[in-house]
Amino acid sequence: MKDPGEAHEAMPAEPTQARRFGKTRVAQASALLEDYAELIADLIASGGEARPTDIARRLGVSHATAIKTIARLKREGLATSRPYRGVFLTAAGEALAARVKARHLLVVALLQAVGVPGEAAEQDAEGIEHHVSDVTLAAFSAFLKRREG
Amino acid sequence: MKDPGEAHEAMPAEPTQARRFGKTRVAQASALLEDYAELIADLIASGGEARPTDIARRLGVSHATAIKTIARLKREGLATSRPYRGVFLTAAGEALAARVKARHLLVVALLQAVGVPGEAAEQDAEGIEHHVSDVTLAAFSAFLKRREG
DNA sequence: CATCGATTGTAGCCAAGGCTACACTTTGGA
DNA sequence: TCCAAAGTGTAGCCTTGGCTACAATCGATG
Ligand SMILES: [Mn+2]
Ligand SMILES: [Mn+2]
Ligand SMILES: [Mn+2]
Ligand SMILES: [Mn+2]
Repeated sequence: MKDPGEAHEAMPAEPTQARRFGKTRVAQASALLEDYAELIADLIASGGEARPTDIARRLGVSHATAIKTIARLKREGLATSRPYRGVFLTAAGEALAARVKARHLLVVALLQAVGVPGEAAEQDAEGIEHHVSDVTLAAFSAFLKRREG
Repeated sequence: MKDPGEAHEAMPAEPTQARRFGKTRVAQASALLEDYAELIADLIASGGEARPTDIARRLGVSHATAIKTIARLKREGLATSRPYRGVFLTAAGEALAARVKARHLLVVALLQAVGVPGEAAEQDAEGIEHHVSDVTLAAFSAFLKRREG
């Protein structure tokens, strides 16, 4: 009588499905912050600084939009910035960026491993990555290890 | 001298990356409509009708939210409804629902095929599906065919 | 056939994430 | 040195997608 999870068909599907959709909504809410963190880390690593205009250009949005999102990053404790200086990541922001970058790479690798062509893999990974849970990520990693070495 | 896509490193990364992020934003914009269409088709198939309250319950949102999104579905020509009657899909809505359902199933199958446990596959697929392009979907299909039969 | 509970619809609020327009710094080149 | 272009910031607008509160309708049951 254990395992209330998978077993019988009798339980109403509603609560399970509602929970899934809810988690998807939550995941979506952090997607943009994740991309910003990853991108800011990237810009700093490659050029020493992350300027609002560079961020905006890379994301394909207006600089006003970028600045507003940077304000949200600051509100959430992920970044710091002072007027007319660049944007910097807090420790939390750097941790997020590192996690997100690793995940991004793994998702692209997994897609390519199952036969998705390069540019499609890069394109789709940009959205997919934000919905890959730790459990799924671990499975991806195991799959790649198993088949590549 | 062909293939301006992948080759050398020299081109600026900006426009490519901006295009990717832009496409991801576009994909995200249709995600909710896709889920509604799939769910409405499901409710009609299983119970004969799709009522706003049922839709809301399955999605885990308030009925007011569901009704507002149903209004958007109607605006976009995907559904019809008259006061106090259920919601119905137009031909376009049904086509979308069918496409989305097939894609959902394929994404779940692919995830499980690479070793993602059942519930994680179902959970993550709910978000991932909206970012899987036709090219990627074809690759998933080919991968599954190759390894299962 | 009246009424009460469930369903449906409406109004108004909020935050996120886009945008344009305009104002203010910064900074490099003449 | 100074001044114009580039970058930065602010204001105000829009849509989407959440919510609660309240009003209206429907329908089952006494
Ligand atoms: Mn991304
Ligand atoms: Mn990414
Ligand atoms: Mn979905
Ligand atoms: Mn789905």
